[in-house]
Amino acid sequence: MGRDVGLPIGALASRTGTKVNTIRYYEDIGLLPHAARTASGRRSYGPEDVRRLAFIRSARGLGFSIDEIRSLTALAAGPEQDCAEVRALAARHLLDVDERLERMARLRAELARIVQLCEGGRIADCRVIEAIEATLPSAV
Amino acid sequence: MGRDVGLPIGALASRTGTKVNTIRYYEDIGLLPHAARTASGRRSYGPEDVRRLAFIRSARGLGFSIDEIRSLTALAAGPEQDCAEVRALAARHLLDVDERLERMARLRAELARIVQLCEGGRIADCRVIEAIEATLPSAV
DNA sequence: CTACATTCTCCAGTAACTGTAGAATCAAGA
DNA sequence: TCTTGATTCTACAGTTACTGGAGAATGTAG
Repeated sequence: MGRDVGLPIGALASRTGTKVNTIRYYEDIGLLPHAARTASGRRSYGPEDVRRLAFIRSARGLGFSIDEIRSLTALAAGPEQDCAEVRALAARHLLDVDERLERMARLRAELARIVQLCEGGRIADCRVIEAIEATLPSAV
Repeated sequence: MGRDVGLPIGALASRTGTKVNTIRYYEDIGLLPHAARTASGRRSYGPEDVRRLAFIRSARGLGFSIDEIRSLTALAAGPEQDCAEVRALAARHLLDVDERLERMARLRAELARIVQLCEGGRIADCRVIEAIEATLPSAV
């Protein structure tokens, strides 16, 4: 009867900046696998769970939906997959990420410009929305 | 009685990739100002509304919450604001955006690597989660 | 003047959490 | 050992940010 060396749910939560309830929710919807349980029925997690959850939280924070994350994590499902399929999926995500990167970079540039402007004491043209719009990709 | 030259809600919706109901929702919660109305009570929009909504949708897609967007668009509220306050707000958002940019860039690198790997016909080490985790900022 | 599309308000449903209630378990100190 | 506060458990209700539908009014093309 080796003692349980896994992390309890609270430790996983604090390590990944996730709420305890959110972790249980992810397990419910199958985004995380069923956690191992201790003798008394408490969830117990290992380093792999920390990695997976950290990835999920990061991707969520970047605006990916649960379904998109399911499809992203499917890329890591192992060597038994069809290579062409995985490649197509990854390539599609790559295009998407590139677009987000561009928009994020434009937002960054505009914020930096505002900080600069306000530094100089002037504020008259802190027109963040117009400035960002002016650089939008497909002239929305 | 000049005729109404504004866009109806459906046109604003298609121009910004937003659902009609979502536009009305944004008005309800005060994220968009009350729209002008035609004689018969229909909403009518101008170019400024297109810009503002395009910005909101872009920011939402990048993972910013409605409250964060309220605070971002506040930067565009005009010259009657306190300069130091605006600067501080913009600087805070800038740090946040930089962090997101970093994470986005790492995700991009990993996706590119997978596409490369799969290109060569091998797939054994398409370990997207582990690879991304390995480059996470604060060793979560 | 039809007939079909668009808009209106109101309200119910969904996605992704977030919080709470009540009971069980754990871990540290007296 | 006993107790006392912190964690965990399940279950369910509430929140945020939409999304969709019903039924009525209005717009527009033929």
